[in-house]
Amino acid sequence: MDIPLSHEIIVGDCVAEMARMPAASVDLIFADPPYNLQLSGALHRPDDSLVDAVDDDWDRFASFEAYDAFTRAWLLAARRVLKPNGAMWVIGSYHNIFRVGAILQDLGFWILNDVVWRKNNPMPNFRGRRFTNAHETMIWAARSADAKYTFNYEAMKAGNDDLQMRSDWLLPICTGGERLKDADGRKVHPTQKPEALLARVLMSSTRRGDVILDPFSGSGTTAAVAKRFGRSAIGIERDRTYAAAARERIAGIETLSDEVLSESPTKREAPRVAFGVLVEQGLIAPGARLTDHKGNLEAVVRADGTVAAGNVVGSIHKIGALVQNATACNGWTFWHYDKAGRRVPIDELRTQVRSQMAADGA
Amino acid sequence: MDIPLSHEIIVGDCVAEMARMPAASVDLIFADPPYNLQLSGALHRPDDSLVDAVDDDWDRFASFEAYDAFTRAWLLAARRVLKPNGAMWVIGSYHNIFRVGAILQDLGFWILNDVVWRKNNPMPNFRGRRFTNAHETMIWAARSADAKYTFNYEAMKAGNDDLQMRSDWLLPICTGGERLKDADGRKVHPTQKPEALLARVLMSSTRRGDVILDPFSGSGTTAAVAKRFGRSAIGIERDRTYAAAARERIAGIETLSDEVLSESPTKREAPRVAFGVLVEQGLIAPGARLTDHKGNLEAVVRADGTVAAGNVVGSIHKIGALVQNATACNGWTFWHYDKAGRRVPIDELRTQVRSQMAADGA
DNA sequence: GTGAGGCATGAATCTAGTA
DNA sequence: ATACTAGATTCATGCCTCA
Repeated sequence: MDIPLSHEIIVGDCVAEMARMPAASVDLIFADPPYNLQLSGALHRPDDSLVDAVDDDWDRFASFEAYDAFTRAWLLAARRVLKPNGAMWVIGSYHNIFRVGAILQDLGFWILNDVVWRKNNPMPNFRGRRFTNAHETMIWAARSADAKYTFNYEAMKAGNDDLQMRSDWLLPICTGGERLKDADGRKVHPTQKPEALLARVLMSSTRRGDVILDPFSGSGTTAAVAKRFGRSAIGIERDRTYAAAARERIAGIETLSDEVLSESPTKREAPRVAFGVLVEQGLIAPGARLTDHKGNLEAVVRADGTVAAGNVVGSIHKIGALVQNATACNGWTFWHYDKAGRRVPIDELRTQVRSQMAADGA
Repeated sequence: MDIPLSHEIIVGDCVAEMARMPAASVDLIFADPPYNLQLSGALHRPDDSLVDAVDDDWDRFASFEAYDAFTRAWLLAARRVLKPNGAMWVIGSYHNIFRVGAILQDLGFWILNDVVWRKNNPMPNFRGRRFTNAHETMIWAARSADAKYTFNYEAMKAGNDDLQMRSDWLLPICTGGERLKDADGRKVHPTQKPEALLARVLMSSTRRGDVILDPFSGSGTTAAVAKRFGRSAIGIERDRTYAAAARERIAGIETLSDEVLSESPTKREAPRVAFGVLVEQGLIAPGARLTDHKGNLEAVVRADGTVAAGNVVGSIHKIGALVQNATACNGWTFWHYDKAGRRVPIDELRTQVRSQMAADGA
């Protein structure tokens, strides 16, 4: 498997640069927008009119208004470049995240989760007047409510001791060797995010070869992690110094091997096999008796791949639901057949068919 | 010490009822407004059991605009009844919290922290399409940016193994005996909050005898915890059934004993002692040499209670910051004096003065 | 009385593909 | 767009029953 990847950092204003990109061209956006309300650069409204600069004289309301206009502008541009089934992550703190969240809802994004990044080693509150600000908030949102977004549920669960991944993630902040330093040993970027955070974001909600966009690229963590994990990345950054550091950083990253990156098909993605195929192939005989795992409820296999309970005939799922008086049922795991005196789920027979199909295909 | 307390549940619409209350009469508001969940269709667990969803009328809004208008109305009414130095907590989920947060910022509230309630035992995500929604978000905000809000820093820290209390709190959801049930054994209220959550909120940000208002009182957890911890409470609740259950619940609560509730004075509340007083009282002599704990950096005590480093003169804090090239410094713990050959923080001298003051006062 | 096992349940924006 | 169907999907906790 060989997916051509590219990793690019564009220097420029993200609203203008996104406007130059083709619409519906990006699978996932990760954005770490500025949350300093005393904005220094020029702000543009969605109609590209200039927002009055916010300077030392800033008044709170004017400042929020300016920040909202800026947020609406970049979110609109971001939504345009997203594929219909695309999704977005935004990270922020209490200073800005509520405004960002409300506006993205207004624009039609559909929030899937808010995820809390709990920091192992946050900066203490030195003045003792508040709680230690020990987390940041990420919003994960699909482009729209009906988007078929990517979520690697099984991978997340497997990586979490076989428990569902929760909405609170404990990860250390970016320090030590991972932190980019300039020639004088000073940190290159004030808010460099840890690669582990981006790794979980990308591994949970993208596939190999996906195109990731980071409109506030900064030190390039998103693109660096994308490259390592076999995803393409486009970073946009206004500051040439940050962009240069990011390019150098990304150049030094190697994409992991195919072996490590190859995705095992999930249960949902496995080829569909009808129960009738098992009967056709003689894996289970017409007239065979199926039961639930306790052996109490039963049904009889019919030649056409349906099953019968009493005088009612239907699919393994329908009849499974019926005999339990339930609204729905997965017949594959509910029904068992007799295999040398042991009750075994019929799903085992489906697995046999699938492995045979895979062997034939190879 | 005997503070007269009252605990009242008013039946009515919270906006109207708050409008009838005197302005600037409440110390703290805790609000658990409807979340606007926007549920569609039924959800079943994998075992086919039905999830008892929050589908009550009070949680249904026609649109985001309608929800925003509702939010603005109750936040405005709430702000009016708050004392100038009052504060507010609001709890919500990703469905509503971003809108609430943005609006309260617009109205002039000043966010102090967002606090994450991490649930030990959240409901799983049954369809495997998202992360387990394992937390809710609380916003803690002062009435205005210049409010002198209450924060019991020392108590929080002491109750957290002498570590600063963080912005993420791990607490179980409300189940078992604490959960109010009606005569048929059904839960009285669909979203009853755990008392432990309210206990931490009230113990962190109120004082004994404070007046607490809960505009969405529901099952009365806020008032119940307020009564237990020696605070007054006003609950407003539209639903008569909820209000009746809350009144009965509150009647069964006993306020803890004076002994348990008496607040140990925090360092911040301890009488202020200027460094000059130590000089005046002869506890440290003008001309004495102060150093940092390693003995590297130094300053000289002046007769007027300032200190000098080189030819710069200023407070112990200012000069402490200067010699470290830092923006701020607590001079009391930074500077040490020579006590029989050992370097001892000057804070020890302040403690001596305070105990003398306490003895004089007694 | 005690421990093992079954059962209920919690603020939930919870599917995907084909006809 | 709507309808139908195949089929994938749960963790911690408290209470109860039964051995």
